[in-house]
Amino acid sequence: MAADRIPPHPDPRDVPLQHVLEALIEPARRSIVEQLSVSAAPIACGGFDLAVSKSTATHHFRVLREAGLIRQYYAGTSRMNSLRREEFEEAFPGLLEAVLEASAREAGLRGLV
Amino acid sequence: MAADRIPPHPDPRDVPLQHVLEALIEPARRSIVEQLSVSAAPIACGGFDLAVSKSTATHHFRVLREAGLIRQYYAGTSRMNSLRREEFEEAFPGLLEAVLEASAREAGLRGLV
DNA sequence: ACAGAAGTACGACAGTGGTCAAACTTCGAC
DNA sequence: GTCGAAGTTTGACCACTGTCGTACTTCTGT
Repeated sequence: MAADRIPPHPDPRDVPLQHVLEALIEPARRSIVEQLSVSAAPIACGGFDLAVSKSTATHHFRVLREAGLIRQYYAGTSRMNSLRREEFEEAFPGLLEAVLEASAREAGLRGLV
Repeated sequence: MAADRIPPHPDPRDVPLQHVLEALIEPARRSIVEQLSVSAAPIACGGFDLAVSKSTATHHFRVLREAGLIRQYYAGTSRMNSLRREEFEEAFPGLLEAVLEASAREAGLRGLV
């Protein structure tokens, strides 16, 4: 059955701030969150623009999931990912938006140079 | 001259988000920021409630200063510390407040157990 | 049934960063 | 000027974590 492959999703309210920051500090993971934040639809693990191996990517997705930042579910052999925006916002008000905004601003500045 | 001992203070707007997160992820450093955030007056390095050695504390203060989060100046042999709230807020809107709020909420929950 | 695609799990390795002790510097007080 | 208080600097150590390759699992298409 497919449901057996669905890994545990903690409630963001149960995740310590420390875990959230540890999840967001890694650039590759932040990139995943950013790509999800500007995507209208969920994205498969293999559909991200990432410069790491598959096993490393798996590791990053796991950290993000356990930090309550993303939701994962299977669609065939693909594991889809989506941002848990509202739930996370409720648990850590303003945090994700602040990080995303700062990140976007930096990306914008890089583009101007 | 006393001014020679004043270390460099970067403009928070010039600090990469990565450095800010690295500064805020260490619990001891977050504790420093929290203590400053609820203090009306600047606090000397030795005046914090920290469970690390002096040299480690020095390291933490340096990281916070270079992340644009605190301002340091000398008063005699004491190095005073204050939070650069407004300047930092301008550079990273909402970030510090979100972290402080989450931190305070967690501390509150710990108190209720 | 079989092959290939998509991820995961498991070790192993290397770089980073938090930690401390010890030696040093700077200032204030006596 | 001397001593002590307050921090800094340096060097070494250690734990953690990001990284990868390999082997394994699960599903889809043919």
